[in-house]
Amino acid sequence: MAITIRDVAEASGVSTATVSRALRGLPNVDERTRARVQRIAVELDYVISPSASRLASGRTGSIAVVTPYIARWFFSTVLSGVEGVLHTADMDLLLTCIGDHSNSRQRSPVAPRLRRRVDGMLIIAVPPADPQLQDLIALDMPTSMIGLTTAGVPSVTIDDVAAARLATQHLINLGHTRIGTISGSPSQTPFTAEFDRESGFAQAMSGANIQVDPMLEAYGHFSIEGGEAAMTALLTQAQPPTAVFTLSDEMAFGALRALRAHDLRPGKDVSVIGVDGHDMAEYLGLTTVVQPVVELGRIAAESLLAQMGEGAAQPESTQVATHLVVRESTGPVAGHRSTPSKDGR
Amino acid sequence: MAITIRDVAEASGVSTATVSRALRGLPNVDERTRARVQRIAVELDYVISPSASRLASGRTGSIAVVTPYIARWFFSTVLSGVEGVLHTADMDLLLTCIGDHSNSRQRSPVAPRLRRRVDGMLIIAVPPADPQLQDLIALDMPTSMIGLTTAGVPSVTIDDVAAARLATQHLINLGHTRIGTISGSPSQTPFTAEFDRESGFAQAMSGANIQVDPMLEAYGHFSIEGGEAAMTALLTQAQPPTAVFTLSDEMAFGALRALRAHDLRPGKDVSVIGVDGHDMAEYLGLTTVVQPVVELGRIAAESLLAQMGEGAAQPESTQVATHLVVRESTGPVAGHRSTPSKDGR
DNA sequence: TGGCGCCGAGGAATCGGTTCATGCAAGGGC
DNA sequence: GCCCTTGCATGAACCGATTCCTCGGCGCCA
Repeated sequence: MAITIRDVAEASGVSTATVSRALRGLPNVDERTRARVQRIAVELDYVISPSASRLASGRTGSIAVVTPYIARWFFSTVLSGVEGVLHTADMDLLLTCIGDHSNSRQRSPVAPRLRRRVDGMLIIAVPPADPQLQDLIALDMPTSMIGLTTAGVPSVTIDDVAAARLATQHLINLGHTRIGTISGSPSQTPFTAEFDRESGFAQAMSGANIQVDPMLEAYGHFSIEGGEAAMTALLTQAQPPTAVFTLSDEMAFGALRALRAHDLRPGKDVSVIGVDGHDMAEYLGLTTVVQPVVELGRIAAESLLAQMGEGAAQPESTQVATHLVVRESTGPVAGHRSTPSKDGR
Repeated sequence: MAITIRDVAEASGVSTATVSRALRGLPNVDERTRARVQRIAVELDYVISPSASRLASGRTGSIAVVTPYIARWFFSTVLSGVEGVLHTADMDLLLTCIGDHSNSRQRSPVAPRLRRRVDGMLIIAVPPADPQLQDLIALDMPTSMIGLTTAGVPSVTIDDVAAARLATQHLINLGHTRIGTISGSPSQTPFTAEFDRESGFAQAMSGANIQVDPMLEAYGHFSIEGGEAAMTALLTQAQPPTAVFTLSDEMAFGALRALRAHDLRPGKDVSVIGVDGHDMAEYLGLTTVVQPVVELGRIAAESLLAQMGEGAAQPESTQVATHLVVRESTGPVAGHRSTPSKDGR
């Protein structure tokens, strides 16, 4: 019923082989023939059958995006960057959400669903400990990871150590010495970023010869509520911190709320700095180290396409620059003259 | 190189036809035979070739999700609901972002990309005026729309009129009479919701015999910044409103910020109510009419699957209930005794 | 003028399933 | 005892492209 390549071939008086070559811009077709075939294809409203094309060629023209969350800011933002590139490259984007451990409903594992179905894979910040990750890697297809590094797989990330150092240094430059942290959780390490950001903090502190007080470490589980609880815990210390480095913006949001609840002014009484560059950070006046999230997705997608291309460019990992954006949530410690010149990377 | 159905057939001593039926759970296969085939398929690590299967059967097993935005709260949240259902149904989810008018870069139109490629379509809140929408509908495949209604196409929405009435009535019940609005924009009507929410507001107002003051109407373009500017404009009126109905939560966020900038207390000096149930609404203490966004996506996906199923269930449009969540951003007008009993649907 | 190489094009095998028409055997009704 | 139904299974014709191999013809060089 639908128009096939044979119809086009007959209508233009050539073979299907020629139609195929003509429409895909392959060589060995006379330009006049090509023009005629193209015109007739349009006239007949011919649309190639992807299934047939895929079966014959062995290429699917699709990329799978595997992500633990869809509706969270970081993930959806990365996704939009990815989509832009794949759309332009005329690739299908297959979205699959990897069932996260905390998810009660049993989701079928994603790796088997992807076999023979896509040409490549983009993996967004799956926790390295996720058992499904190994299965995905074992599929052994062109892959690029975002916000997650694994030996042998090209990835696109920020330098989390440097970002944390940058954030911490900002607080130090403002004269703070009692600096607290709000990190994820003491037991599990969900994301690669967590470990790196903690060590960046430690580096900056020891670089400034400031002792890290273990009492000033709280856990926010990367959520707003967690951040709020963590900040509340810090504030009820005997000697509360004058500044807090929060490992993510969302936890920082919670921290700001806790400050408000205690009638403390962010940036005046207590400084708070995050990492991420969340959309709402500007709205809430949060100082943060911004990572270019859309760019992360874009670069990863482009790197994946390059990896799949002819030359088979050697897969490379990329680190993207971050930058500090100072807003109202950080300020000099009482009685300190700020030295902003030391900020920046 | 890869294992094909023929390998499985030979290994189990049956024909490929039987293997096909056995593995897909079709009838006319002896249960013992089925078990043997299944076991051998697993042993050989056989994975069906989707391309071949699609070509032969004419079904693609994929659904396209068409959305104007990916990284925005409403859209990514709907998407997560959709993904859950499609994942469970073992359907591929093809994500395509429709180039929005404001987008400078030329995106290839999505309709042609979808032909012969998917079995159905989910369209999320594309502005009804978008020229691409007609092309999509013209594809004439099973479709379900979310947050958008078009004659002849089943859709899942909230009752925007009722939601707006509910919000407005809440303000009225609190004793407010000088009630302002922050809506999208005067010229274009981007989403179906906008028109409906405006008319719900008007209904509630006239139902309470309150004159709508055209001076108290401002435009926020559905963005935080727009909401902030709109509220600022309202506050600088000779007679500013005591309460403001904002057509979306994001604009309400901006409105709250404007209040803070003017040293006015939300819920005390000026009440603000939104519609959406945005994630951050709780954080910001915004009273709002909550729509179950994940549910919207889930229902639409299920309705689409039902539509594609055997019985060819007559496509139906669904309206999902909303509910009012009262937080700090609304309160009684000065000197009024609130009558909360009149709230609720 | 003969030979070589290249360009444009066609024939046909192939990709890996699905499904329809057909067939065989066993069981059940009369 | 015969015929008909029912259940299980097979063979083979598709589905609609891609691509390898082959081939004729033309231009160019020796």
